[in-house]
Amino acid sequence: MSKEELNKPVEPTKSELEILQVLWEIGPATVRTVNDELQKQKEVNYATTLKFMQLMAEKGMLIRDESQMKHIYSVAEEEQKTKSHLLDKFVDAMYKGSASKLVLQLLGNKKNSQQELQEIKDILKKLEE
Amino acid sequence: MSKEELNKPVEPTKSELEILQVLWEIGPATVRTVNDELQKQKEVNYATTLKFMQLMAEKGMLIRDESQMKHIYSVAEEEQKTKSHLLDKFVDAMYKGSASKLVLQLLGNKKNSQQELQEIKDILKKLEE
DNA sequence: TGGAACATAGGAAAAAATTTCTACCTTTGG
DNA sequence: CCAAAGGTAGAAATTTTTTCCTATGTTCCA
Repeated sequence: MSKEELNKPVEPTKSELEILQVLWEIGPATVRTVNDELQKQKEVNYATTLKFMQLMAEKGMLIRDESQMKHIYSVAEEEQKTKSHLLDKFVDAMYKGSASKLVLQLLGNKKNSQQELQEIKDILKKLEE
Repeated sequence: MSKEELNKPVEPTKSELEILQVLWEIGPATVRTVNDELQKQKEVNYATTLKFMQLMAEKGMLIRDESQMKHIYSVAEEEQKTKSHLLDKFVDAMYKGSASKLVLQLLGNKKNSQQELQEIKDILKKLEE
């Protein structure tokens, strides 16, 4: 792998992550579309969303297609790669890298429905095979 | 429960979380002690750590015993309560609240050792009983 | 064809988080 | 007793993140 490809992993801020979430969900989109999605959750100013997406593109977090007047933005790094990295960081910061401690916490968390627990068990079961 | 007890959950910043981690690990401590611990991980200025701990005490995140000249700080909220809340937030932000999606990611993460995986499975198995 | 609607861009500023300087107080060892 | 070491406090500076105003360009259709 060349040096150029050793790019640093994406480290989104809270607001940037919200935008990534939208793009992960709906795929490449315009600022308008992303803003409309965000609007569903909270009040956001169009110019604010635009600025964020511009900055994210500058940072290399998003890729911008400017061939049309309505620029189309897409995420630069695979969703799974980014999430995996963020999860790692979280596990390190919170559980000293112990994934099992995290799962334990998850299971002890009353907020998680019975259904969630069942799904987790199913996953594990599948893994056995 | 009275209104006064309905305190908002702790929302530490990155730096604040590092300090909480130390206090969770070693228990109530002075700024000096916490700073020494942090020092092991990265370079930190004593005044910076002091300032953080003062701010955290103001916010009600830490409790300060000023009866001695060397103030003793301790965390105001149970470790598990704080962690549980932060984990919830993380699952919401990253996996739309789906804990099983998180576990799936965890299992697919090559960084996690075989031992970790085994421990996770053991936890789940115990849950069956 | 002209204006309403909608787009980007740049700049600025507000807000939040981080860092450090300096003043001054207390303890302790010689 | 005094100086050195080590403590707190407050103010301020810096950096990062977030927000949004305004200028200007483009499209569309009445």
